[in-house]
Amino acid sequence: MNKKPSSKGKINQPRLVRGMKDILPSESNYWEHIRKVTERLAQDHGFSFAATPILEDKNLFVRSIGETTDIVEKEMFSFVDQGGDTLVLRPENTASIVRAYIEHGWVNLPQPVKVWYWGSMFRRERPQAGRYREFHQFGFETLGDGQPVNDAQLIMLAYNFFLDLKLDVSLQINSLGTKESREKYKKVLAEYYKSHKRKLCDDCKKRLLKNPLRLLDCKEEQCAELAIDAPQIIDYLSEEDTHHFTQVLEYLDELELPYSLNPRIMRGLDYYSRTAFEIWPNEEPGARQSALGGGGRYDGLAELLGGRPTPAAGFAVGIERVIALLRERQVYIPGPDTPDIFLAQLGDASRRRALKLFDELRLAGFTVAESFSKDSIKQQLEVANRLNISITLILGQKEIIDGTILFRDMESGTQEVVNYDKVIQELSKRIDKVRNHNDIKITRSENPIPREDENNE
RNA sequence: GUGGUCGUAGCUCAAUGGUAGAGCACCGGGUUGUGGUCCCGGCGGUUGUGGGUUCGAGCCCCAUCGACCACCCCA
Repeated sequence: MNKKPSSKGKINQPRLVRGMKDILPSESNYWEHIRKVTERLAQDHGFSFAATPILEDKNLFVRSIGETTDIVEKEMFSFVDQGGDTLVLRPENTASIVRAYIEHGWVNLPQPVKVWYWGSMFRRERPQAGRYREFHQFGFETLGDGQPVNDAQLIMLAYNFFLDLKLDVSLQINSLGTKESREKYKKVLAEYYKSHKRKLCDDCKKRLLKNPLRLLDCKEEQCAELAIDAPQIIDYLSEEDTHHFTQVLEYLDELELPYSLNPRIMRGLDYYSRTAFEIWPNEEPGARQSALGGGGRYDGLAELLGGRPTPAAGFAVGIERVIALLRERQVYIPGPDTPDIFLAQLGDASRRRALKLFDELRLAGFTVAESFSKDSIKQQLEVANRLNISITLILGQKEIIDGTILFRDMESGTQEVVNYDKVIQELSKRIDKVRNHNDIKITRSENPIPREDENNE
């Protein structure tokens, strides 16, 4: 073989780490739009922004999410740092928010404390489309108040988020009761399945021992049939839990917000109690079904983390999954505004002047595009054309000497000589400055998306 | 973590085991100060990586990495 390692070529070119993804400028309109919609919703509903560190003590999640959950058992990026601390890249944000609540004495603020967050989460799973090892979530949490109206407000907020994005989604809701009633239910469920053990698939036989709740959403035909007649958690709720759940549903009815009662919504994190919900895309039958967001009530979490009893509820939404759905459904997403004008320059003297003029125009309130590094007028007009700009200002040697500047109408191609000192005045005449600054208009759709709710199981 | 499909230019894709190509995009030119169409040119790949078989491998075999799909679970 005459292949020899060459000094040329991309040897050991650094590449993206498995499961990681670059967010490219070409998709920035999605990210910026979703962020704006979220900020607007937060403001409208009285939620303040909070950010917690990406790095946390491993113990925070072991105690909150639960030692035997998949997330904690095998999906956390975990390492011991130089100081000997066991740290993890956060797999979710709720536990951190509750930690912050306890640590900073938010109990002394007017209750409930309502915060929202936005950031990277990490789970070391096998990557797939819509499932990355680093992914982004935003979430809303209402802490310090156990009233069902909080649950309903959060659900309304989550639902409105998708309405604002023109995404047709379905709300799946369930009540998990308290830890005690859930334990009772688990036993009854396990009994039921034990009596049908022979019909279960191999996976389910394992689930029977480890986590009977998971038996309910097995997709094997035999198991799915068994699930239909399985006892439902609703029947094992305490009177208070039932009452709470009923009230939440009443609020949703009042809002005319469609939901499906889904006894299979269990959530993968141990800290949930009472209300649990997920948001699914409404797909044609057979299409893949992965949650866009989910949440619920977690009244016991603060105590697990050493705080005093603090009822709380919240939800999180997966941004990559939302973007994937927006793409798939080809939902129109507004891009950045077209700049008001393009500023073209020719020659060194005018280039110097142009940079200064750019700044003056910006201060006068115009958005200006340029291509300062290009020399030829031809190339600059090409850029202006590509940007779909209607007026180009041309400043060349001749104009510098004459104290003028050219106004070029890009549509007609006609040009006009304007006194340099009157640039801003002339521009104001031509450009309607009563622009609405690209504000997101939150429009509630008149008719909620019709759908048949209640699954008939 | 288990099983499956697939890796060729920035993107979309070609190339009966016999010299790696096209379109798009990007950069430049079509006489020195004028865009959208058109014409011409340029940049860009040791075919994901490493081995093996062969006179000869993008193509066949093995390994490895990665993406995707189905599980598992979830955002």
